[in-house]
Amino acid sequence: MSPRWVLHVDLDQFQAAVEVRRNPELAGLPIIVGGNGDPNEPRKVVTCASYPARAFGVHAGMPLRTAARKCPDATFLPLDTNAYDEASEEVMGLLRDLGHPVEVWGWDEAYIGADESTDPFQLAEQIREVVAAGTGLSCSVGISDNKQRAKVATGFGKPSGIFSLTEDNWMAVMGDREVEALWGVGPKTAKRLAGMGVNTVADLAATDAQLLTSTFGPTTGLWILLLAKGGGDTEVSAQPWVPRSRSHVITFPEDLTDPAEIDSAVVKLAKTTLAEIIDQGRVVTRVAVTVRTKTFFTRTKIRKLASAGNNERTIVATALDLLHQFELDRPIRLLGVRLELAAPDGGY
DNA sequence: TCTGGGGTCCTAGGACCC
DNA sequence: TCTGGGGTCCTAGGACCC
Repeated sequence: MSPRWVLHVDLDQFQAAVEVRRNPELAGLPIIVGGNGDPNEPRKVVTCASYPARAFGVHAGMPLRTAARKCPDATFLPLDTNAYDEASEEVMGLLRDLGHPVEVWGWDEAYIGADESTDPFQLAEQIREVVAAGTGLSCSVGISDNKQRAKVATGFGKPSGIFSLTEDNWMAVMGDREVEALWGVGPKTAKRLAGMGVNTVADLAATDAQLLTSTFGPTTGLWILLLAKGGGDTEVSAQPWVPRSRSHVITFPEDLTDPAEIDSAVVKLAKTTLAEIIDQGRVVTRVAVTVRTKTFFTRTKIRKLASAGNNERTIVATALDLLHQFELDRPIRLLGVRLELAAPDGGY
């Protein structure tokens, strides 16, 4: 069932805001959350920068050392995933209490469905008030009738605002913007489209469906056309998300060259990941191992288990076997293990 | 001051079977 | 002997997102 209204709620500068909440003298200051909180640590990046830090050009994904150069006076803080989990749960609980279906999308985002009897602006105001009063956190809300359009709307509402994007104003607001403004169209697709003479959202919306499907495949071609026209997923599901996989990767502070160390790192990743999914009552179907060398060359090998299961020896042996399929003759920067999981009883 | 970590979904192509 | 398709399963890799 598709609700009449889809609202997208996005917490502003989430991790930084959680840090400010428990340390109010940081309010209004540049804060950079990431890694262990040591700005000189190599191979660690910014997870969240407060708006004052963003004014210095700092953004998520930037190496901490670069951020430290751009904004030396910032307060650098380590990631505290437990604190963010808790804060997120508080917010999602308050949203659910509003009585509409809530679909959680990660730590700091959620979609809310509402029927035609709801005034979406009133609901958006209410969301912002309830979250602020109950948690001290600020959020932005996008209003539309599908997820992708609501998500784009939120971007125009940030920070701490509300924006509505519907059939009525979609082309007026979005038509002249680059295709990358669409949620789901990234740099690669934008480049391929540019090669076809398609640069703006309006261009894409007017492109022949056949041309798009022959270039991008039947699903993707039609999907990006729908996005350009302002369409998207209309379902909002309150069912808890069931993960399809679980993974861990490590970028080593210094590249690994010793085969014994490389093996033991993979064993450790496999054991940790397996313990977590067993805890959640899940069962492994496939094991994947990722290797990234010093030169950033990255490859993954994956294998289906003869039968789904959680036997540690089998899974560790499979991971090691996959690892040994690589030519491990170069310094290793990153190793990763991903476990793909069987659908739980009753399906997803 | 090179380039984190955790995910999802789609497509291409080979192997194999009928 | 050669050849045609269709369908399914599997792995590799690409793309995108937070």
